[in-house]
Amino acid sequence: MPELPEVETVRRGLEELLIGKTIAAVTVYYPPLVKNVTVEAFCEALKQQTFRSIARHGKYLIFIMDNIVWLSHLRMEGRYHLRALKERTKHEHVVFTLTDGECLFYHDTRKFGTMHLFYTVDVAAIKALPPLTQVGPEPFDPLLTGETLKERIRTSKRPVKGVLLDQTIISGLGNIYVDEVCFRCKLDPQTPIDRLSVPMLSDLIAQSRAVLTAAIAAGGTTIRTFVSSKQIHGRFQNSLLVHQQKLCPNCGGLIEKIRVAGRGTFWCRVCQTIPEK
DNA sequence: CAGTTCGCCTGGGGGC
DNA sequence: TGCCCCCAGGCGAACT
Repeated sequence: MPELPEVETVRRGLEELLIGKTIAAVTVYYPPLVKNVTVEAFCEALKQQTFRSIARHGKYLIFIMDNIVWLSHLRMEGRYHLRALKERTKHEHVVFTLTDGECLFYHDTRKFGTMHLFYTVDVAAIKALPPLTQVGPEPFDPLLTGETLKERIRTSKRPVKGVLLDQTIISGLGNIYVDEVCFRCKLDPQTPIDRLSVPMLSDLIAQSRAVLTAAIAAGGTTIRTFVSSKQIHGRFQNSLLVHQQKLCPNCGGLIEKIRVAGRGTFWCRVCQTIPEK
């Protein structure tokens, strides 16, 4: 379940492996994965294009080539592997053959991942088009503050967990890190967002930054299936305070699992509370 | 119109 | 051992 730290780990790995390399041919074995153009157009556009840089916006990877840009969202289980062998394994749905003979494979067991193509290298212009219009500021964005977050949520009474998962409001957090942020802020994840003062909203952003920064430094979190393109497991699962945990590191009580905003949610009902308004 | 549920997918685990 | 059912969850669409 790649969230921002896992996508950033993948981005860094791919940058090391791919910059300066050129695509000779592309084959897509699961067409619905390509979203905004036909599979034929996608494959044709990528031919003879060289990887110039790889960026990221929220959980989207942005591949900047000579005169096109393509996006890749890994959703739950998308991965990239670079190998010399051309043989495709069961869940490899896209094969990018490089001019040096190596192949880049896109592997996605559950086929949830997506790709988009744009006929420009103007990334600012692409961010003004779907799907990136749906991606709000990252917690690292200096323009995201307690005040501006308050403006974005306006009169909403959604649970704080639902707001933190909403990529249009704040991007990069997924189920694991949202549980960690709520724990660090000592907030019941079910707290209606309108119960939070501006300083509390600022704390949500500060803790989001802290958790994501630490997770990037650890190479992401490996729960279930995440492995980077260099086959390296993340290490942040060893630093999780509440997600998938049994005992609260603060009070020693039992961590409970409930459903909030449609997601499995880990929390400590003693240490995480709804603030008095 | 805001908030919730569904559907997309597959593999893994629990129950019997 | 094997089958069935449920669960995992990012995100857009459909629904209330």
